[in-house]
Amino acid sequence: MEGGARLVSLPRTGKGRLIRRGPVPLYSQVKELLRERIARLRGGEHEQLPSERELARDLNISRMTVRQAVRDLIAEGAVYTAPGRGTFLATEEVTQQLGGLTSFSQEMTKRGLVPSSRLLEAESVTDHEIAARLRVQPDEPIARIRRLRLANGEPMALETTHLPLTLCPGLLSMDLERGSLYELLQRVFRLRFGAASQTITAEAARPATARLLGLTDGEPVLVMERSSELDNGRPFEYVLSWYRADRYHFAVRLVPSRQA
Amino acid sequence: MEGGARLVSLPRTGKGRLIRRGPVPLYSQVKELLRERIARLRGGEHEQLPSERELARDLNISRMTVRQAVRDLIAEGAVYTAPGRGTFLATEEVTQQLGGLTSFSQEMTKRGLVPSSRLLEAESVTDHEIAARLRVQPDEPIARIRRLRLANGEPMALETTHLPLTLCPGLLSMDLERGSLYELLQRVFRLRFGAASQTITAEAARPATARLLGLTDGEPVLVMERSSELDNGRPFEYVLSWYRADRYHFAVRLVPSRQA
DNA sequence: GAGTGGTCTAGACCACGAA
DNA sequence: TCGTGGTCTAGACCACTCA
Repeated sequence: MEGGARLVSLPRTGKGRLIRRGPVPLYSQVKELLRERIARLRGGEHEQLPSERELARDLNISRMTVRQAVRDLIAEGAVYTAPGRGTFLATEEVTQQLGGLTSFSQEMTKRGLVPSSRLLEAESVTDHEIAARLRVQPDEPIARIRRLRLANGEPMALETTHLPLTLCPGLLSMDLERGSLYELLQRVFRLRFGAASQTITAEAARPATARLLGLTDGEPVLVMERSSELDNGRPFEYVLSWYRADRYHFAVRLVPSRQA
Repeated sequence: MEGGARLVSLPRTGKGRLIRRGPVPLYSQVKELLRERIARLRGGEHEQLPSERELARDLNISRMTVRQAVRDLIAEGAVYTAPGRGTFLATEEVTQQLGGLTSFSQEMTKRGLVPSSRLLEAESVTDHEIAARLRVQPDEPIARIRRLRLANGEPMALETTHLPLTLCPGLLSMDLERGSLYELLQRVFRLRFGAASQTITAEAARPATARLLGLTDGEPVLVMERSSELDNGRPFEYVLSWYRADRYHFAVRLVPSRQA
């Protein structure tokens, strides 16, 4: 299958080094590889991926394996297919699938975008209204973290997160610009997430918000409010976010309530 | 492939009558068949589906085809798999809040508001893009219903609904201003609703929309797009709505993903 | 050891789009 | 006509579970 005197035939496709029989399935490696391509192609002339047959040939794998990768990327909203024409990058508008606690970082990465943050504020405050939402004492210290969230360096959202400091002592002095806050909470502070409630509405961007997001005053922004619980039902975060509506969509899948 | 003197070999599996080379893909028919099984199994002792190999054998199709059906059902949250054990019905309480298909009328009534509608248009049209979304032939007649939705006489939303007319013949000459369209579809046309996918974003109100909603040009409106299916998975409506963001917001409760 | 889902192969035919 | 994605086949090996 591989060895032998083949004319070099090296990475026609960027990085042809798939690992067979490893712990990571081939289709999963192909997905990763396609995400890199997507990131490179983004904004360029041809926002089209190589055909499935071409990928299969170049990577020396079966077309069905390539298809499994492509199917997943379609489901994640990263690409779309047009029968008879090919596979193309999805519009840059990000659609967040609501149906689990999705981290901004994960969401962007899935789309082939590079997430980053600009930390605007990280302080300990007391606020009895927020305290009530987090179900802690009114004078208990609360971490307030304001971040501008970017994708490929472009502003996507402005986010204010509130957490009871007792759940994550020392958080405010950690690096909050790199990586995912959720990842920190899970890994360092061993928090296990449960359910969350979100509401979504829209409003006209106020001057300060508009400036940060790169909009002009009054342009529509999506406003998301989220209250999240740990798996034991205790509230752990209250988040208020403003998303650029021209770059962000929310998606929900409604399962029918079942009755006989 | 089918004709000829084969020993009958009929429906071992309840309804084994898969149609080959028809317009409906085999895996799609298998999904439908599995949904029926799921409905029957629900609440019973063994909430487990037959193994993929067993289904493939009984239905006389390839296991990969069965798998495509199962994969889809996993993605839709209807079942889950446990390697080495089998395929099982998903827990019932995964049902997203915002329960089932929320009818505008029901929603308003729940909040103590009096819902009403002003019918703007009710016509039979053909539109191949909408037809594709509804998975009907491009030239099949489609009902297009545009309504202004009011609560206590105040404009709340502008709604354009598309339905395949074959599912609801005569609908366009019925009273669409009073009562709920969903109620009509269920009661008169005996449609049973299934899952739906919604996306939500925001945009600046265009002049015509703004006038109808009582806004000034450019004020933010929530844009909701919904595709709904019957309980057999067939699409039955495609709706595009514009909501006054100052009077409406969407709420979602996120249930943590289940495992083991 | 038998059965299960997860992955993978190397083909095939179809409908469709573009040239 | 040729290339594309969409579907389908009839196998295969793996890691895992359960008896």
